[in-house]
Amino acid sequence: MVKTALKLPQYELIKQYLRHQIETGEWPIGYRTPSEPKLAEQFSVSRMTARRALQELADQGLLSRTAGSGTFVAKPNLQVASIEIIDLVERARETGYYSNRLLGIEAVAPSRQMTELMLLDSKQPVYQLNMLHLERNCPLVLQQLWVNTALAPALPKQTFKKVTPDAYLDWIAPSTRVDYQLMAVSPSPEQQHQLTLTGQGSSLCMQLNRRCWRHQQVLSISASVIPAAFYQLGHNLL
Amino acid sequence: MVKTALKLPQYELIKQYLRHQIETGEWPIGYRTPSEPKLAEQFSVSRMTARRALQELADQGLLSRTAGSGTFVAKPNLQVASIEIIDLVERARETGYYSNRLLGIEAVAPSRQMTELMLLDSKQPVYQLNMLHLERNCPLVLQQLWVNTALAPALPKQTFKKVTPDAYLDWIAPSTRVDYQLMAVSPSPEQQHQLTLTGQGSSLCMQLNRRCWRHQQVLSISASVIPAAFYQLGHNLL
DNA sequence: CAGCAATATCTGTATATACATATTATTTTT
DNA sequence: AAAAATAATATGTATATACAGATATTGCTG
Repeated sequence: MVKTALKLPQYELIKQYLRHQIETGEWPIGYRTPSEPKLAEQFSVSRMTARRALQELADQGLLSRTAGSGTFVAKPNLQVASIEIIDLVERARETGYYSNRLLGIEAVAPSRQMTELMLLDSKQPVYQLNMLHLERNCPLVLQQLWVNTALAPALPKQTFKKVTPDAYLDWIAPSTRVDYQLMAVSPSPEQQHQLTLTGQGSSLCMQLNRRCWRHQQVLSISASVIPAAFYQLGHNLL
Repeated sequence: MVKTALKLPQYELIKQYLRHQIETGEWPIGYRTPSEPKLAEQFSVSRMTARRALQELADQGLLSRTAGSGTFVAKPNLQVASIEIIDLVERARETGYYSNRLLGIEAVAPSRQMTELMLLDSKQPVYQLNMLHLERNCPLVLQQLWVNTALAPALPKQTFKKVTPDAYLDWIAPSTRVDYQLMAVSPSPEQQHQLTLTGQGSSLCMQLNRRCWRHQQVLSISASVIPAAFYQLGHNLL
């Protein structure tokens, strides 16, 4: 079966035209585009079809519209950063050389700071979990994880030999939003020992903090310490 | 003037209802929502109005729709990471204690790697610019910048005393997209000298690489080395 | 019971229309 | 000339309708 040139809907054709005018600079930033009725006449379509093209590009941030005034080419205002957070653990699991060591898991009373971070109102306990992830028996990530007991009550029943805590949580309660924070740190002596880091130059780590949300609630907080040599946020650049 | 409770459009009310069903877990992932005609009947609106509610939530990733089959509660598939890249230089400029030193600017032939990164087809030169940004006369960021000469021909005419290169580029050609890459590095002896870093523990830096796009073209590539103490990606977490 | 055809359902595209409301331009009035 | 009323224009919301195309279900047939 040969895939023939597919017929695009009319609103897509209009979108292409609008995008072209913007990307070539024919319509500079602030330029007032044709109005819905005029676009409709130009392309011999109804106003609602022309409207759809304008609306979708506006939703996408390319245009900006104000009732009564018109539609204008928007300044690409807040830079839409594309960042890819590489999940080292997930990548290692795919290669098949992954293993881990559960260093500890217990239900504890959260610190005041943790109570604020996780938006816990009562004196509800949290699961605190320490785990070392390895690739080819080489320490890769030292992770500290706090989990909302209300959202994952059965967490301590898991062994995490085959499924990581993150994968388990993603299974029972997928995140709807994630906040990240990243910084360079010098690991503590204990962390250096757990990561079997020796000496000077190698003691350079990244710490990746992560907060996973499930709608209005905080599901988990994670702090991962990773030897800098392993970590790179994004790739192929420089 | 007292702001009275504003009257929401009907499609917004339907969206609220749908969101509520999803967020409370009443409708689990994979649940089939009422169809457009049924929703329309439930809320006594036309099909097009009910459709708008479903469509907008689908655009937002909350629902997933397939023609002929129906509308389903989507798994919050690819985690939408919210990361804030703090512009240290911009922040310093706002405080008023900002200054900089232009270490060099010249038009050079790009390396093969740079040609690939910037998608340059010909042997067109690029502007290469080295700059040290300071706050209260204290080295903050050591930036190396490559700029597409075709998109900013007048760049070398600038002095950058009042306007940084980044601000100038944003002025003449705002980016439509930005890629970031972040890693922990140990600065070279030369970089340590330029950042006036002394001794052991302080020689811990973050390197933030950035590629700015203007539609299909690459506008600039930037590599900034920042003492780790100054940098934190995001805040308020841990 | 398996395979196929007919049918019902659902989303996707498109039009024509109506009215509301915000903004801008024009005209009239003071 | 300044201020106020008016008109024209633009987007926002909503409905009713029509048909196309994709998918699932039902019923029929061998």
